[in-house]
Amino acid sequence: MARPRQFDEDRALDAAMRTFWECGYEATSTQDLCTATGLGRSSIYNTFRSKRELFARSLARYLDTMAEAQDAVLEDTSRPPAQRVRALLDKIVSDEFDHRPHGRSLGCLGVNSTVELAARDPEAARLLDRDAARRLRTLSAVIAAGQRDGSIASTRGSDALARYVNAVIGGMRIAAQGGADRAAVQSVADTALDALTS
Amino acid sequence: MARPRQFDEDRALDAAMRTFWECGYEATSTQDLCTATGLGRSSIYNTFRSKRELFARSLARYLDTMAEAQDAVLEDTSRPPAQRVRALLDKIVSDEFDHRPHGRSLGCLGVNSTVELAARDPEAARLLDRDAARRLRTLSAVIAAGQRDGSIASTRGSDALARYVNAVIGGMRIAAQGGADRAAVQSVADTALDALTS
DNA sequence: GTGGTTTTGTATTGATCGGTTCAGAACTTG
DNA sequence: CAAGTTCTGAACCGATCAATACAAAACCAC
Repeated sequence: MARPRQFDEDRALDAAMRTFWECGYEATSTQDLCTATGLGRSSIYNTFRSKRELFARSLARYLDTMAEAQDAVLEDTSRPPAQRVRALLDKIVSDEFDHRPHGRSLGCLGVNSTVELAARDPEAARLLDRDAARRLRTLSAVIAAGQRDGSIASTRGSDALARYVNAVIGGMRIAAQGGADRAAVQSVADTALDALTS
Repeated sequence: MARPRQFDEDRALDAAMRTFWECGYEATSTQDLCTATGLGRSSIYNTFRSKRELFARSLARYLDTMAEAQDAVLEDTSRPPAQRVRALLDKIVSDEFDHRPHGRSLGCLGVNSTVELAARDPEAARLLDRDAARRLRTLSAVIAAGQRDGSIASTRGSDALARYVNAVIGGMRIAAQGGADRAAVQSVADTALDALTS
C-alpha cells in the first residue's frame, strides 16, 4: 500500500539506546541519534515522535532486556538459591568489565537514568519503579527459597534482603563507573554475600 | 584601587552547587545559574571563567564539605569504631530523607557526577577519584580499628570492607533517588552491617 | 574631586538545540 | 502502468545554548 521502511526499527532503537547509555539523556543530541542510527531526522521523528519518546522506548527496552537476563540467572533451578544470588553479583561484575567500548564502564542505563531523570521525568520514574519492583520480586522469592533450604542463613525478611542486594548492585555499578578495578568490585560482591550467609 | 564585588563569592558558589546538584550539569543552563545566584552573566563569567569551571569548583566544594562531615562521624573517638560506621550509614539515611527541597531525594552530587561525567570529563573524574580515595582511607582506618578491638568481626581486609561500605552508601543513595522509602533505605543500612559484624 | 580600575547590565555573538515542512523518491496495490 | 500512500533527505524554524563585547556605573587611591 505504500513505501516500506528501509531500516529495522529494532536495530535503530538499539543504536539509540546505546547512545543514551553512553552519553545520558541531556548530552545526547538529536544529531547524535541520527548519526548512531544512520537515519535521517524525518525517519526518526516519523517513527518515534520525539527525543523523549525515543528515550522512553530505549529505556523500556533496556530494562526489559536486563530484567530478563537477571531473572534467567535467578531462576536457574540447577543451582541452589544462594548460588544464584552469587551468580547474579558475578554477572554484574562481568557486565561492568567486559566489552567496554571506551575504556570506562557505562554503568547501567537504569541507574544512570534514575540519577539523571527520576526526579524530573515522571514517565522515566514510572518505568524505573516498575523495573525495580519486578527485580525485587524475583530476588525476594529466590532469597526466601534460600532461607528455606538453609543456604541463606540470615533471619532478616527476604524483602529487606532483596532490597539490600539490589542496593549493593547499584553501588557496584557506581564504583565501576568511578574507576574501581575489577578485583575491587568483585570484592564488594563477595563481602556483600557475607550478610546473607551469616 | 577599584570597584569591589557586590556579592559573596562563596554564597554564589553555594547557590550554583545546589543548582548542579538538583538538575545535573547538562540540564543546568547558564541562565539557571544567573537566577540561582542572583548574579548577572558578566559577574559569573568574570568570577568563574566558564560553566565548566564553575561546576568543577562546585563539585570540589561539595566533595570537600561532605568528606569533612563523614570524617567527623568516623573519627568521633567517643564511640567504638563499629558504631561509627553505623552512625555513618545512619547519616546517609538522614541526608537522603531530611530537607528534601522538591519531595524527592537529590542523591549525592558526587554519585550524580560520577554517573553523568566521570567517563567524559577528566577533571571531574580526577576530583571524584581523589574524593573516593580520601573517604576510603578514613573508612579503612576505622574498620581496621574495629577489627582490632573486636567490634568488627569480619576477617576480610579493611580495604575491601571499606570499599564495600562505600559501595553500599552509593547503593543507598540510588535507592533513595529511585523512590525507596526511609524504612527501606534504613533496612539496607542495617543489613549491610551484618557483613561486618559476622 | 580625579584618574585608573573593576564590576555590572544589556545587547549580542555564532552555534546548536529539538522539531517541522515539504517536495519528490520509492514502493504497494490494483 | 497508474493511483495512492509512505518514506526520505534537505532546508529550515524559532528558541536556547554557552560565551563575549561594550559602555556605563561604582568604587578606591591619591
